[in-house]
Amino acid sequence: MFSRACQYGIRAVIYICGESQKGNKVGAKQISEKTGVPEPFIAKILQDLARKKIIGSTKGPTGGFFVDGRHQELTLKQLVDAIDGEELFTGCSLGLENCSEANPCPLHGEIKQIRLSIVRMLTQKSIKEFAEEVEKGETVLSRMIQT
Amino acid sequence: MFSRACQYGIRAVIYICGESQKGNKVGAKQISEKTGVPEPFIAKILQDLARKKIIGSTKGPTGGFFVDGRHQELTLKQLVDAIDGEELFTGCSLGLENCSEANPCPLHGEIKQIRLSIVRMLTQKSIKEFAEEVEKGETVLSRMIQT
DNA sequence: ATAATAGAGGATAATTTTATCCTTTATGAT
DNA sequence: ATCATAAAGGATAAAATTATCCTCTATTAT
Repeated sequence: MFSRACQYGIRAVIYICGESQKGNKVGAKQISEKTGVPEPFIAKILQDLARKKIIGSTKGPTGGFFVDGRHQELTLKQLVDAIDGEELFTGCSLGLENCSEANPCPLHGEIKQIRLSIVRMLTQKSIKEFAEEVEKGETVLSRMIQT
Repeated sequence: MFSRACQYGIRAVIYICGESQKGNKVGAKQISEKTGVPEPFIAKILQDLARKKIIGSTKGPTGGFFVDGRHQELTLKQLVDAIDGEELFTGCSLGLENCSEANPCPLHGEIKQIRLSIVRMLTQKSIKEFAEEVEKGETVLSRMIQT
């Protein structure tokens, strides 16, 4: 469903958002530790997101990644779009180039509903809300038993 | 959502099923032409499916791929399982190894419903029914304007 | 029996995705 | 001003996926 880069990106940005709520910027190393994502890989992904202004970043000591007012009501949908593109939401699920209402693939009718559900999942909560759930311990971002 | 191999496989098997209803076996070349899938690639995928007894195949003149009584109520779910594995249906959508009810990832609750919808889409109709829709011209398996 | 046909199987390429490393640049602490 | 820190950027490597090709084997038509 999501590429690995996208899975990593989602976990990382939810974590960053949680820390940002507490006023902390976080570095790639810390993100890697807390989300179980390989450090150089997440660094690349976040570099990309920062370039696209999906998240913020600053260099130097006390620097790191963050999400602030400018990215306030950021949703996972925007994140997925930025990392994986819109293929999941707009492309034909069977790979037909010209699949459409007039020319539907066998799954065309059904997949529409599923896509709506996916979009709903990715937009009904802001990333901030997802981060709050993690803070409350209701959900987790990495394998447990980490200090 | 589905790998390219899986998209190709679904299109090919629906086509094969339609021809099988008419009593025809079809070769990789014909399948390639009718579904717009690269011939050597679909040959590999189908070879695999035949080995797994998802479809049938015979060699030699008048040979080819087919689905018969033994694969009668074959569903797309079985096909997807065979080609892409069950990751889509059972793995954590954010890639957490130990995601569970007790230890849920942020999307855990929502993704369950979506998976059910996907499974429903892939099981509520048999492949034979999908093939009938194609025969009726209600749905298509490749870009249009093919003789 | 022989020849032609078509899948099986194995080897190999090409491309994309995943992952890592190293140098440069910006920034904050001192 | 200097130094340490951390992201940016570019190069590279490894692995997986996608795609192709060639030989072998089974089968059918003649």
